[in-house]
Amino acid sequence: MNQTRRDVFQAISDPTRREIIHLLARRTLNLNNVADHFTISRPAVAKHIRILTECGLVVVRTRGRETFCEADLKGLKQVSEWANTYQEFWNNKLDALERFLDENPSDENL
Amino acid sequence: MNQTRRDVFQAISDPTRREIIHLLARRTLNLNNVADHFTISRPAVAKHIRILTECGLVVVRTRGRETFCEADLKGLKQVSEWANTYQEFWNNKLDALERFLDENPSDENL
DNA sequence: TTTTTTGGAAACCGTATGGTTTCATTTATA
DNA sequence: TATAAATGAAACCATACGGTTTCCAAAAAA
Repeated sequence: MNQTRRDVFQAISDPTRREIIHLLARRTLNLNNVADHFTISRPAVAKHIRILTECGLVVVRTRGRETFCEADLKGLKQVSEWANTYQEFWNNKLDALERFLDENPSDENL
Repeated sequence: MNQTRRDVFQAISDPTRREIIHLLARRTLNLNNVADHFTISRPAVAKHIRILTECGLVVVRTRGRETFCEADLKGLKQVSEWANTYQEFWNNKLDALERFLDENPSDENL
């Protein structure tokens, strides 16, 4: 749970974290409210939320004794754009690969 | 390197694997050709490729002594669609959250 | 002012991950 | 046929990951 190379792709790789994202997208919740939706322990949920905050997908705001967790999913744009780079692979149009090669001549987006 | 719950989200969480995807999207390569693009060892690359095949993003075809690795990125559609579910968060239109809530009443896509 | 509620933090634990080196095997090539 | 190329497979390693339980502190409520 150290500060490793924490990026959005790694953050969304865990199904529990995707569920948390889904939850917080509807409304802000405090930690216990989030944990109530899962069978795992509260500290485990807290760790997931920390990972989500480390890459900016969740913002935490403390008021009194409560920690409110709010979704800020702008970071998912990067994921969408990355995946869409390869859209030619699932639109089964002809000469899709050719168009892809034309549009991507060198080595940009990893 | 066991057969765990290997899904697309986990497969693309590693930057080396995303680079391999980028590489194979342009053209099919054999294992050594792929490994030549990296500083890590050939067995390490082979393991990454196995993970990519386990979720269908890469297809392997053996001819003679060579193992050709071909990208099959239809599986990334799932990623794109998932991220796009939260598109309202990065299109700064008004009442985006309201629309989101209307369009997603219950608990579908994790 | 006790007593809850809420959550942070620490210490663990088993397993997965990402990497290595070494060796064996199969297929081409000289 | 002897040698080189391409890869699979195994053994190993350090660390990250996802989880737990326990304990402590602060804030709110009785």
